[in-house]
Amino acid sequence: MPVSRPESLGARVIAHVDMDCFYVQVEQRKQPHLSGQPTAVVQYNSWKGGGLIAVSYEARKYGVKRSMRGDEAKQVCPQIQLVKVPVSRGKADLCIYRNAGSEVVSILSRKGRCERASIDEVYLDLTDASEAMLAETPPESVEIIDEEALKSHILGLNEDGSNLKENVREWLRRSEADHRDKLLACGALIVAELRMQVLKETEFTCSAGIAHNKMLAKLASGMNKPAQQTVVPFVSVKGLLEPLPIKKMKQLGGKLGSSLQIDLGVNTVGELLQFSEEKLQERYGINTGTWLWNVARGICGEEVEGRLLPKSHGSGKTFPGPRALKTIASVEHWLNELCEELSERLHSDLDQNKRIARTLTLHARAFKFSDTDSHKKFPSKSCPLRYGATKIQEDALNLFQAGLREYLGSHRIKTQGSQHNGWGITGLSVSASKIVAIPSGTSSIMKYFHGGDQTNCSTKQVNHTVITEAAPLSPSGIESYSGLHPSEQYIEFRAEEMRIRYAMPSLDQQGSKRELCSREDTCEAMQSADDKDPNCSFSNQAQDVQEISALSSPGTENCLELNQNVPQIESHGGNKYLRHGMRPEELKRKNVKDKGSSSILRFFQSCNNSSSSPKQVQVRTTDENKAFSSTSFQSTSSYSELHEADVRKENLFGTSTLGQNGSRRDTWDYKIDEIDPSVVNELPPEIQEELRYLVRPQKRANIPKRGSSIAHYFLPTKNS
DNA sequence: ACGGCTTCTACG
DNA sequence: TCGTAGAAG
Repeated sequence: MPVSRPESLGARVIAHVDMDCFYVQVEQRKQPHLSGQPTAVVQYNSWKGGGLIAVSYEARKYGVKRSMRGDEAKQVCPQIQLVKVPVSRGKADLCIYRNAGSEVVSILSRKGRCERASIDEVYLDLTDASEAMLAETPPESVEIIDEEALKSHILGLNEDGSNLKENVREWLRRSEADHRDKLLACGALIVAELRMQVLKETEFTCSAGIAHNKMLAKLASGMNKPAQQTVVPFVSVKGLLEPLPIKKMKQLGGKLGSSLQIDLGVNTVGELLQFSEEKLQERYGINTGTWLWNVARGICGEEVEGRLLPKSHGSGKTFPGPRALKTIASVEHWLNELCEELSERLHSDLDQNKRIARTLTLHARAFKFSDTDSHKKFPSKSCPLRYGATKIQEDALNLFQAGLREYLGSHRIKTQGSQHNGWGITGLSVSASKIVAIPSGTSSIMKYFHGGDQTNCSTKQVNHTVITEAAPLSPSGIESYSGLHPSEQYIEFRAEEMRIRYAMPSLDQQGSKRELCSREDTCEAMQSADDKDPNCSFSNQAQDVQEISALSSPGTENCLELNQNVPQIESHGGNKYLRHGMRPEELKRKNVKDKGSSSILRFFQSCNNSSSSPKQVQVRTTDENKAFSSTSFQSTSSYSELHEADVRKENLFGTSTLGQNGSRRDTWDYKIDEIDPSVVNELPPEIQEELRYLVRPQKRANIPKRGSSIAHYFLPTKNS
């Protein structure tokens, strides 16, 4: 549930940018003849024309609504153009929309901290940019105000509906305005410019709200659509909220909002004002209560997070009613499809953003009749994520079976022959979370601290590289996906080779091939898999998953204890991990569990890759920006250049034979002994774990805790 | 027995 | 920590 955050001291300028019927625009750009036509994007055309997920404004005039069926839409608007969502592996594939969203983010993130709130929504903190504009070129000093800015809606202005543009111009340039209004005026100009830029570079229109906090900005962005912007001056807040139906507020559109209506008789935000904070806390708990009290007053201290990339990736599908999956074989089939998609996206993320996900989670929905507790939820299960489609598939199936046993519970279901006995899977999804950035070449960063080339330091450039989103540069974005399979096979291949070459006991091949459970297509098979076979006795503990699926042999567990007392500090974006509670003790525990078998290979492979695709634009999140700016670290090198330098000059393995693209495969002979242990300590825990099999056990000095400077993370590193 | 699919946040 | 629920688009 929502939770309140303290408001910051000075007035902020926050914008919320919302793409107009985004999926439709994406399709219209792809097929220009659709532009200006009543259009809707529909998914699963098979049944009743499929379900609408986006509707153009032309079509809305005819009463076409989202949540209509394609057939219904045709009835109310016979000329409507219905465009199908791409399907791959038998399910909707949203990647073209995700990629289009990235294009937009890469533009919007140019003027300030930027948070990607959804596939088509972004929050911006324009406080600094607005303050700067006010100091340098305040609107009152500017003769010609941009046309797009003049089309702004200023809440509280023009209430008689007359003299619009002149009033707006006057409001924006008002010299007697208070500081807050002037800031918002600057924000409006900046947003207008950004929106024009988005239109110019992507052909997409968007709407925006400009206000002093996220809640109000979000509210405003939806007030004048499409392709318009709305400003919420401080003095208009009360008047805006008072008559506003409670359900219009973000977070109050569901049960909480209903409870306010039903239990408290509150129908508008204004009516919420009567309730004391204590009263609300009493009813809804301390956090939600305070949050509600603040909502009523338009107070929201939530920060713009500064995150351009998603925190997780998921792939799922529902199998409604009669289509429910009734056999393990069919579940396995669909899990394989879902995992393939997930794996592709993970590899894409790794390639483009140098991030790895560490947790795999399986969700399922199931029904079960002929039972008292048939409404029981199918439990979700998670385990450490191992890269590679087949590994993910394998792990996902194991998670599913663990969940299924728990779901079916103690009660023994009688099985008749090969007939299933009354259960069905109505939804499956797999997701990858706990995504962390791979350190971008610790030692090359070191170089910058130790007399890096100062001529390279240019703020302009930093903004450009650091904030630039990894936009899929081709509009379709598909190519980058399709290119992934070879790379994946390559990695798998290398993984096998490593096992052989170093004969690592923990990476025994047999383990991966072991059949975990019967894959028979019957419920019996699932039953028998239940308690008998120790290999299949899954609990919800991650370790158990590991024991079965992570290729470990008994002796290897001890190795993991080696770094028990070693605080794990991440060099890259370290402040983020600390802030989010990844304290050393916890990391230590995690390390014991997180031992993927191939992430290290992937990591090094990705180092190589970074120099191989010059078109790639890298992303750096604001967390990382903070880290760098806190030590006034500046560089003209792009992220990938840093990488490249690292690989070329200071190759972790000392072979340094990395040539141009083609010769790369031949340079994979690591000289294990030359791995600098202190560098190892700065890798993500998961990768560290794998390195420990290769590197001699090494005592390591404690790295200072969170020092004032990020330099602390780098300085202890030996610059071999 | 469904709108389908994703992502995020808060809570215990 | 993990697993669940709610919310949104």
